[in-house]
Amino acid sequence: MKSTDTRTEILDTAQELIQKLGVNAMSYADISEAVGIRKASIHYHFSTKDDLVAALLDRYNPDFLRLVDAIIASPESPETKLSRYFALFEATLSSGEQDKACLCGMLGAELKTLKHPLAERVIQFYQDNEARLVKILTEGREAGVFSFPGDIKVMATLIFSLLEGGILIVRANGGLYQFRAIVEQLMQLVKG
Amino acid sequence: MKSTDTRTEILDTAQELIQKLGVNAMSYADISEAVGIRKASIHYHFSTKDDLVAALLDRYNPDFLRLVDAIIASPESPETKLSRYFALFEATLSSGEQDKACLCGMLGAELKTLKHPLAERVIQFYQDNEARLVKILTEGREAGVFSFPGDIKVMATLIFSLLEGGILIVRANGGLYQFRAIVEQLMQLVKG
DNA sequence: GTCTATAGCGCGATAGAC
DNA sequence: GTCTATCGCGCTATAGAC
Repeated sequence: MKSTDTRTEILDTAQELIQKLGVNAMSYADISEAVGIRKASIHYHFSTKDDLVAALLDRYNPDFLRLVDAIIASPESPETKLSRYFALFEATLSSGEQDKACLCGMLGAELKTLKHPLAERVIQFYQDNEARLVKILTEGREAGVFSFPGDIKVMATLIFSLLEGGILIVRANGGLYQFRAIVEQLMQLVKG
Repeated sequence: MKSTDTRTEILDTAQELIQKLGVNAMSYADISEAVGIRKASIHYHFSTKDDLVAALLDRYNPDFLRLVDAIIASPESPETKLSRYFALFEATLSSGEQDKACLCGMLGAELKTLKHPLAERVIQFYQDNEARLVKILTEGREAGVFSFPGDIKVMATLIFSLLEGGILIVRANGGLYQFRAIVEQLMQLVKG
């Protein structure tokens, strides 16, 4: 068994730091210390910081969306699917030792400081998620298990904004416990 | 008529920059350029960056909460009060030329990079807002115009998280237009 | 109260030995 | 592929003239 390669360790560390502190507060020095490698060595794997963040998004976003697609493709009920979608965000928040936001949620807050190729990846992630939420909500409404007023697309945006945004906000107070409570409440609202 | 003093111009500029870019991306050089003053002169008014941000919060938070309290004390219906509360966030987003997040929403995302006296101000702002939302929600439920399942306190947290978090997220796509849509949807959900 | 000048540090990034 | 060494820049902050 080969141990995790350095490139992956750098990505993992960088991701955790961004989810905790944001891109602008994350530095090569931080990664260097955590991985046990010198700053210069990081540049061998990712020549610029933007390259590193791009690689991070090109790993994170497809991984996340693959999980979502697996949920959608499953034979579960719409309610269970939505619940499992919510659980992906809970898992993000509670993974590791400290509260971590979604990578793209954090980058969204800092969006105006990102160069275009990076910002576009974040924007695309939002759109991809909302499109998948529309699928789940449509299925649930047609099956009669979801009952909420208004447009499905708007509801998808509302749900996604609450999950992405809420995960950032609850870190200031109740953390995972509080997040679970609002997610449960959200489910009640969707069911009507 | 005395023109706005320098101290206030610095505060205004710094606030706008933080709402747009975040604390960690905002610099004395940015303020210097926008105000038309040299970096060193800013230090005369605010000796450290933390002092500046603290002064910002000590102005912003009471100002915002005063607006909220005026809404609560008004003779309007609970629905109108809640709608006017939502409008405070819409106003933040749409003020100025570019989308601006709530000052404390942005600082919440970057919370783990803030020193304690600053972080505590942000946390307190969240608690103060949620307490006021509880008042409005309680009044509306007792009057029979709000009808939502679950705990009022959790609902207050849900609403506040959606407003603070949503304002950060919608900037990546539909901006003010999208924010208005989800806020309107939220109102429908509260009314049941 | 604002200026010039500069200190001191941390950052991302590069060169070149091993 | 990782190292040492260093560059150049932007940052916060300070000293002292005006």
